[in-house]
Amino acid sequence: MKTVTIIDVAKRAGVSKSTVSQYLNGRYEYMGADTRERIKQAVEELGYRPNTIARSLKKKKTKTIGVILANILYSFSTKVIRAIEDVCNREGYQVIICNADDNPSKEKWYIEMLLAKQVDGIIAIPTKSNIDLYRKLKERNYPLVFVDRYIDGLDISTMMLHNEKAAKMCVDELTDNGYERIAMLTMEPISITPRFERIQGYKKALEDKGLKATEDYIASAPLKEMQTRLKELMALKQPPQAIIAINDLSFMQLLTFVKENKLEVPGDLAIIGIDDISFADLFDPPLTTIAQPAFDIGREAAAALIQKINNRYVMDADIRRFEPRLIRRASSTKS
Amino acid sequence: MKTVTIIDVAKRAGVSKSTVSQYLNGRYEYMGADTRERIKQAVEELGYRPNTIARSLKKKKTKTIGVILANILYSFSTKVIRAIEDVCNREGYQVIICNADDNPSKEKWYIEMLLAKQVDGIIAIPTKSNIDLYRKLKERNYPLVFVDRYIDGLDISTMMLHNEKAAKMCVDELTDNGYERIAMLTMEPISITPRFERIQGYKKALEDKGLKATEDYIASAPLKEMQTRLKELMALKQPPQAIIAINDLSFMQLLTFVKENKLEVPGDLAIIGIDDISFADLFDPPLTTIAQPAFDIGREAAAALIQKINNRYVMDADIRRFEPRLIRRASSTKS
DNA sequence: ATATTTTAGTAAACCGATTTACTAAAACAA
DNA sequence: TTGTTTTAGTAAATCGGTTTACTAAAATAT
Repeated sequence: MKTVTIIDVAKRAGVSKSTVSQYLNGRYEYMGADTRERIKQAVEELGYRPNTIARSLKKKKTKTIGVILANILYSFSTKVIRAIEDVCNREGYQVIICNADDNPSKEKWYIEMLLAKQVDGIIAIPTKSNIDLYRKLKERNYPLVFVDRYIDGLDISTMMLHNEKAAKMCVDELTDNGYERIAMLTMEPISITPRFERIQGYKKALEDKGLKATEDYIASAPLKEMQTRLKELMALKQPPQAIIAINDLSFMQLLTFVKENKLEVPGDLAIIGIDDISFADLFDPPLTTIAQPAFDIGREAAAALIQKINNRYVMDADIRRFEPRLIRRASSTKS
Repeated sequence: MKTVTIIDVAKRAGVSKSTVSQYLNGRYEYMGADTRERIKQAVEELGYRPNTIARSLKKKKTKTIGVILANILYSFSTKVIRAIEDVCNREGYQVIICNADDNPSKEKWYIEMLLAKQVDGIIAIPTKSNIDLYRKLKERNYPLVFVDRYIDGLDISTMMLHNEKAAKMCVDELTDNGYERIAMLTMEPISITPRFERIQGYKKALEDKGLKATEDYIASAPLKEMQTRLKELMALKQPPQAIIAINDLSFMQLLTFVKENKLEVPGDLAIIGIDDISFADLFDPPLTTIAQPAFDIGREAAAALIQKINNRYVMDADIRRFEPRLIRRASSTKS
């Protein structure tokens, strides 16, 4: 299988490869109309497709970006990726995806792979551990955008939910419906940005309402231990009347708990989940959730990255906050 | 930002770039131990990373594969991608993903992009429309693996569910529980492989049980019209006692219908869905489903592709069938 | 001591494009 | 007619590696 190169086209059209290259890049002013036509013919007849690798080598642009995230199985990540891919596709970029599994060494390996591959930019949901590496990239003005998580002191454009507001919406919805003992259920670790901020928002919102946020009511656990953690929470002398699940996975755990313990929602316990889940409408009762605009976030991240790639000048690094949206259903209403 | 090249390393180590290249490729027999050490030093001190693009150009291997699928938002696709990425990562390959949205011209565009980028192979959930393009690839012995869908007369390795068996499992489970009037709910178009085969399997299984498969009971519709289609189905003189949803999206529609019409499951209507959905356990009643081993399918697809990439010789193109698994829950039991 | 082999390395061609500097011929101006 | 500009193109360098063919010096064999 001999591949067709620019030289084959040049020969068939009876011109030099320089001219073919000009043709391929649309600089028709370097050739006559007849020549242009002959090249066009030759390209078609030979079924010629330029070798992007060779082009990239010379141009120092690969028209490819890398996306590093924890796990594409998380629905937030899936949506973000989809949005990124849409934007990139439209702009002629291709997307290499990397599941770093929140594993810093895997993340590092991927970053280096992507750089070796000369990708034009990277979008990441970063771990905190490779801060030095990211800092180095930032210093050499390498196009970089973060999503969902913020790394302190790094000053890199980040697209994320207004997490405090999201938590506040939950609290307000519950207090508006007369609930006062409101707990929060979270996965561990609680140090990553969205969890940290949501917990902050939860505390502040309670205080705003004149309620005190007791540490007892912040139930954190790894996923597998969440059932027992919930049991403890509900066994308190003053068990909560309502629980906010910090993300979709915690919410699933909460639903499992509710189901296994035959709790009536919202009678025995009101619940709200951050992250809209596909079956919120189908659950009995329908579940109140906070939706986050994952597609918008992905779209804006891609758009920002491509801007950075195109404009050589440094852009202001900033945090863009996206608005959460309360979807009120029956699980949080007055009992 | 001047990038460090092999020449910089060569200079600093006081050798030719050929020798550095040998070093980078682990062919240490071409140099003395001291030289080897000096190069190692130089690489470290300069923080040198070989440019993969340049290497790819010469080696004609990019260590990259492309994956073309309909939409990464479908949970089957997400799982397949994740499994592919895992395998590829382990083998040093990177993955470019392409959402073709079942749009043949988008699919074609992506295939050509990937080829221009010289990816070493492609995994696709193909549409039928680019059969000529795929045939051409197959002829030039280009590494190619299909997932989920089969294209007739193309003889390309394909990894897919044993769809007929999956449908049969549904029918058998329902008949075992005493149901006889069993309908099937499917999205349109019904021509794509999994849907086609599942419908076939449904018909055969009914016949095996001595039940006749009436066309009335095969309810197909695009997603948005599925509610009205279901209404029609249940308005038949002899409405079905049970419905099999052909995939997760149809199943969601069915659940919505059940909920809105306050049907009792399985009392008024027994239901089973092909594709295990995340909340099957949480629904009331818990939902019987057929799970398909999406991770295995992705893993095997990636493994097969990499084999094809490595071995130059032609492999037997074949269809590998994966086993469906019935997860029996309450929605299909005797009423 | 000489011939042969091994060791340690190098120079140059190459992968397939882009880009720069240059030019012959034609067109135009004075 | 001569000088200048424009048109239409080309040759060669380049991107950053890999690979092949070759060689000087050292080690070994005879």
